[in-house]
Parts: sequence; structure tokens; C-alpha cells
Amino acid sequence: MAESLSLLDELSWRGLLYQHTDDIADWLREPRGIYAGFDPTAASLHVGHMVPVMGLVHAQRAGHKPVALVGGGTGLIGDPSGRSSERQLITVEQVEENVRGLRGQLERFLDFSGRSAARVRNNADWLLKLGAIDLMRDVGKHFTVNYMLAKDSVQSRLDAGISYTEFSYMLLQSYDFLELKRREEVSVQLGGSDQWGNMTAGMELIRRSGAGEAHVLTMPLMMKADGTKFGKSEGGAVWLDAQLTSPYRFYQFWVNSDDRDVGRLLRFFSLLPRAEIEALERELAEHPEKREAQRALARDVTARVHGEDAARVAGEVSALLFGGADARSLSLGAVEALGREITTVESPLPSESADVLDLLVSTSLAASRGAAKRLVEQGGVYVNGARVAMNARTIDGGTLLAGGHALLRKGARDYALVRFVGR
RNA sequence: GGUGGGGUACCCAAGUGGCCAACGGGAUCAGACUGUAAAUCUGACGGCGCAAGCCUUCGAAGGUUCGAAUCCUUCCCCCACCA
Repeated sequence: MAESLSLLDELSWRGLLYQHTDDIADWLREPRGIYAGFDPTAASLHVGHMVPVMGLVHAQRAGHKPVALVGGGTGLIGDPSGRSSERQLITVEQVEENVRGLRGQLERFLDFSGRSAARVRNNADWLLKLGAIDLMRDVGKHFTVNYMLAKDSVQSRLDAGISYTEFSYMLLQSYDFLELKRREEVSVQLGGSDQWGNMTAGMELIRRSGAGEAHVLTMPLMMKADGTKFGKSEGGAVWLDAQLTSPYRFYQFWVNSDDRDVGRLLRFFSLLPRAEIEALERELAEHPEKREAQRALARDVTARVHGEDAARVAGEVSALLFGGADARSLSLGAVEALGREITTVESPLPSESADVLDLLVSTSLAASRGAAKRLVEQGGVYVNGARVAMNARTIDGGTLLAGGHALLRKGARDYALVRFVGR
């Protein structure tokens, strides 16, 4: 472990420090157990979750022992923090399935060996067997309703309404902290800034239960310079699961970062050292069109999430698609490599030709034939690099690439490949 | 339980008998410009169709009418105040 920088210093220069308890610096002089929780609201984490994940990664690098807590129990209740309306309950089966997905992803970021070995825990292990009476006597008694009502997460919901279920969420999260403190010697919790209320409640419970000293630290929410929400791409979330967001798309998400955001994104999500990030920022200022910073960011993050090989291939495919090469000059090998990274559909060559509109729909480049038609009419569709016109929108044998392929493009950067197979 | 207000397309929101597939804004998508940017401008934005046009939408189900998002009935849900 590099002992050069303390966890707080590291998080601080990266802009990952938002709020923390007063004496946390002293407390962190010794190696501590540090946890962050992730509720299984979906089968996969998305890029937004990576902020606290990176918090754990930095904690481990600084010599502390990270614990990733999967909320198999709290996920059944629903956290009101940062939400303007009541959540829909998800089924027990769904939560269990999601827990499996999250667990596997969290394991990729952390090192499970050595002195600072990471652990993954599931709060279902203690919350499911916690009885209502025990909860009220052992946890509830330590909180006044007045204290709970004062929390932002509750306060902001007083108008729209909040169920007793979600109102109680902070009790469960507090209990998690206490359990982890007792069982695993975890004394620090980190999370997004919207978690401050829940986290300090846990600290309060630990204090009142006489379980010793505990601290909390929050990290900022990633905001984009253009004001839109971070982590969305083509209308959907950017997932860490390769099945939901392919490594190529994942890589593209980062490559497309706004110039104004790249520096912060590098600090947040890459492990590159400070000097290197600052050099990239200078390069970006002088030659923004080269997008070196974006590429470095995409390489680093994609490699951590999907592995070095996947990151390299995503980079190569991007270079191929955006490098200005003539699609028709692609070798069969290159086309087949493309096919493994971007959406690819097989289509029988019906008679003599295929309608591009149908191909746009089958490759999901367009939602319906009507949408596909509008795209073509607006000049937003290209086959093998050539714009498609409404009255010339069929593909026949003569226009195919090596191996009977056609490369479809929608707009500036959405690609799909069609492989025509014999009847 | 009472009184009042409300449920309109991805979100916000106008619309109170035909001119409504439904004003406007946001989000989104495309084009121009560019750096696979940003900003700006232009266009598109329920489904099917080359098109004329057809079909399905305004919480749900019925009804009145030549004709309803708009009127009536019943039901469901949300909010505020009161109890």
C-alpha cells in the first residue's frame, strides 16, 4: 500500500470529499473498517454508484479494510433519500436476484486478500430475522420522532407523503451500521451526500448503544456541466453489467464526456495520479480536438469494470468507427471484430434486397418503422458510410462489406451491424 | 369520515362539446456547424402507410350526442384542510 497520502487527502484533492464528522482525520490514522451500502434496486450497478465504490477503493489503497454492504434487507423497504415520491416495492425474489448481481460487480473493484482484505456482506443476514418488537425496543427507542422528522429525506417528503415503511428506513440503515460495528469492527461509513442523514442516525445509534466511536463521510453527487443528469446515455442508464451496457458502449459513454467535465471525471472515477490528470487537462486545453483526456478516462474506467482486454478492444473498435476509414475497405477480420462489440443482427437476404427501415428497427437503432422513416427523411441514416435516401433505401448484394455485412449508422455515433445469411 | 382541489403523451403543463393526435416548456432524436465536443440555428417527436388516409390515446368502465379530453353515472387513485 502506498502510504504517501492519507485517505482524506486523497479524496480531498479528487474532489470526492463532501462532508465528514469532525474528528475523522484522527480516527483514520489507524487502519479502520469502512463500509458503504448498495441497495439492490436493480440487477446491476450503474455509473452513478461508482462514486461510493471508488470511495471504498481509495479506502483500501490507503490501508483501511473496506466492506461493501449489499442491502438484501433494506432493499425490501426502500430508501426515501433523494426521492420526491414513494418507491414501488420490489418482490423478494427480485431483490435476491439483484443481490447476486451487485455482489459480483462489487467484487471486481476490491482486493479480497492481504492485510486490508475487503469483505462483502448482506444486511438480509441480520435484518430478516430482526423482529418488530426487537426493532422497536432496541433501535426505535433511541430515536425520537422529532429527530427523524428533522431529516431532509423525511422533511422533503412531508408534502407529497411518505409511508411509514420508508420513514422507518433510517432505523434499518442505522441498525446496519451498529451490526457492522459489532460484528466486523466497521467504524466508518461512507456514502453519497444524500445519505448524510441516514449515516449520522447510525452514528447516533452506535453512540447511544455504547458501541464505541464511529464516523461518517459523504461524497458529492456528480453533476454535469450542462445541467443534465450524470450517467445517462441514449435515454438509458449506463450499467456496469456487460449484458445491459456493452463494454464498447460503456467506453463510448466516457469518451463522449463534455470537456468541462473530464477533469472532474478523471479525479472521480480513474485511479490516475494527480500529476498525470493535470497533464491531461493541460493537453485538453491546448488540443481539445484530440480528446486525449476523454480517451484516458474511458480506458481507465473501462479496464477496471470490464478488464484490460475489453477496454483495449473497445478502444480499437472506436478508432475503427471514428477514425474516418472507408467502411468498404474493412477486412473480414475487422468486420467480425466489430460484430462482437456493437449490436449485430442476422438477417436473411429475402429476395434481392432488404429494406433499411426494417433493419433499423431490428437493430434497435429506431423504435418503430415510423421513427426509422423519419430518421431517413431527415438524413440521419448511413449504410457503409453513405447516406441513405428515402427512395433508395434498400441494400442488395452489391453493396455489402466483407462476409456479407452492412454497417448501419444513425446520426453521428450509433452503429449496428447486419450480417446477411443465405436462405 | 367531512369539505375542497386534482388525475392529459417520457416529465411539467394548457385545453371544458366539433378548428384536438391534443398549445407551450423540458427531455430526447436528426440536420447544419464542429472535435464522435459545447453553444447556436433548423426540423422531428403515438402506431401503420410512399401517400391520401386509417387505427389507438387524455385515471377506469359505462352513458348522452351526428360528434367528447371536454357533458352525465359509477368506480379507482392522489393532494390540502377539517374530524
